[in-house]
Order: sequence, then C-alpha cells, then structure tokens
Amino acid sequence: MRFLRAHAALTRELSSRLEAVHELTLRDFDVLVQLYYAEGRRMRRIDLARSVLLTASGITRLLDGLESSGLVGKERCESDARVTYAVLTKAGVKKIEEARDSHLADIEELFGAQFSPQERDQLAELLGRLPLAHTSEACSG
Amino acid sequence: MRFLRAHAALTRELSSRLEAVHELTLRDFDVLVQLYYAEGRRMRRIDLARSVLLTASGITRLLDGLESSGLVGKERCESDARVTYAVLTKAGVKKIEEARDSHLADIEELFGAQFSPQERDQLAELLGRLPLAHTSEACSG
DNA sequence: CTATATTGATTGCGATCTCAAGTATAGCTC
DNA sequence: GAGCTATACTTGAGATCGCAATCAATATAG
Repeated sequence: MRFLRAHAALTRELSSRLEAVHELTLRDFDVLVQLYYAEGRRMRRIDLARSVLLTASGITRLLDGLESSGLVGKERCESDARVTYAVLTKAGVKKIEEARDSHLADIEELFGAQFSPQERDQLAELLGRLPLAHTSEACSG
Repeated sequence: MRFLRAHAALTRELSSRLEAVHELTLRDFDVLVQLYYAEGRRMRRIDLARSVLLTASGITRLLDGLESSGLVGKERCESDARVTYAVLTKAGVKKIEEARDSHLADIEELFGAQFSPQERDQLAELLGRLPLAHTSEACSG
C-alpha cells in the first residue's frame, strides 16, 4: 500500500514540476538520461524501451514527441537494417543539462530529505532486490 | 531510479495476474479494499478518490466500471445532496473475498519474499515517511 | 538454399487518467 | 435572502500506454 501511494504522490509531483519548468515528462527525462549516459549518446530503441520499462510501441510514441521537439534524432544501423538508433541531439544534451539540477533538487527535497545517508543506501538495496520482470538490467541508476 | 523501475515492474505483473484471474485492475482492487474496510462498507466518492490518489473524475470513471459490473452501488446522502456514497454490493464483497487470497499470494511472491520480517517493517517505515502530497491519510495499509 | 522462427519497429484500437469546464448544492457574509 | 465562495460530482477533450496485428530484416533448421 505505502509503496503504491508513495509512488503515485511522488511521481505526480516530480512530473508536474518538471513539466512546469522544462516541458518534460518524468518519463521523457528518464529516457533522455538513459541516452545521455549511453555509449555515444545513442541506443537501440528496443534497448531504450527495456531500460525504462516501456513496451516497444510505448518508446516509439514517446520518441515521436522528443523527435519533433528536436531533442532526439534517428539513425540507421549499418549492420542490421531492422534496428534504428535513438541519438541525443545537441539540443537534447543541452536540455538535460539544464533540467538535471532542478530535477535532482526536487528529488532531494521530496525524497532524499526524508532519509539519512545510511537509510538511503538501505532503501536502495531493499528496492534493488525486487524482480524487474523480464527486462535486461540496463539501468544505470 | 530503482523506485520507479520497481514500481513499474511490480504493478504491471500484479495487475495482469489480477486481471487474468478475477477481471480486476490493481486499482479496482484497491478501491474495493478501501470500501471493504470502511464504516458500513461505504464511502463518499471524493474521500475514496483521495484515499487511492485519484482525481474526482478518475473515481467517477473507475466506479462507472465497477457499478456496471454490479460490484459497487450508489447511494444518496440525506444530509448533503451534493454527496453520493459508493457502497460495496453483496457481489462486491464476494468478489473481494475471492480475489484477496490470490492477490496477497502474488504480493507475497513478488514483493514480500524478497525481505525478512524485519526488513519489511523497515521498508514500510521508510516508505511511510514520504509525503503523500495534499491527501488525507485514509490509508489502512 | 529454402522454409520457418525470431527480432525490431510501427500503427490501430481501446483503456485509463488528468485537466478544464459545467452543474448543483451548501455555507457564509452582509 | 442575495450574492459570493467552496465543495461534490460529472462530462468532454486530450495525453499516455499496452496489446495485437503487421511488416521488414535477420537467424536458424532441415
């Protein structure tokens, strides 16, 4: 129960702040961060989907938005014509570097401030035990 | 990060199991449980909405579904003509008593099994510290 | 080398949920 | 008791997301 409630309240607040200031959804941000820390700032769309726990169709639509905002671009794969890469554009890099600080501050305020450093570690460890279903653990959280 | 991922994976799996066996969403179940433990198995719709962190319109639509399935009924309030109560029907009580065991077993398997009793308490305590925004704490988790 | 299965990606459809607007009732102030 | 504000609820419009179907390209089997 607490888990569900905490998630609902937290994500709603975080997402609405992020949207108000940077016009990004929490998920948009999540996707941009994945790309930001990826090798060459690009990922196969399917891997991106798995790393943020979206379906393939979900990532297509989310990236549609980020592409039309110019934050992400497409790129063909030489060795496998099925795959397309999502690549962070210059504007995308800029965007995330702008948004990062305020978002981290929001997280700190709403989440981190409730816990001591030790408690954070413990919480992270406990949550990390939960099964992430069928997904590859591409998460660099 | 872990919090978001854990939530996404967990709720997806729990909800899909619940739907497969009992034709209930995780949220449906949540609402039914709130009613089940409420005084007279009825609640004002607005209080119900707040207790499960939905908006007023969200609860209207969710209850539409539960009403047409015959699990929940409407009832007028004598003292205030604005309010409507959501009341668990006989079928609703039966439904939740049927679904409860398998759902708790699912939770146990996917969530509880990862933790010792002490760790559960600690996790509950830590999560309980998170601010639930503007909501009244009607949660009897 | 051909048939079949698998994988990456997109699209139509339906479900869920929020926001904004609208209606009706209640309470408060003068 | 007239007017103003707040509350409970509903509805229309729009966003997001999953599922199933589909297509194209690749991998595997015989």
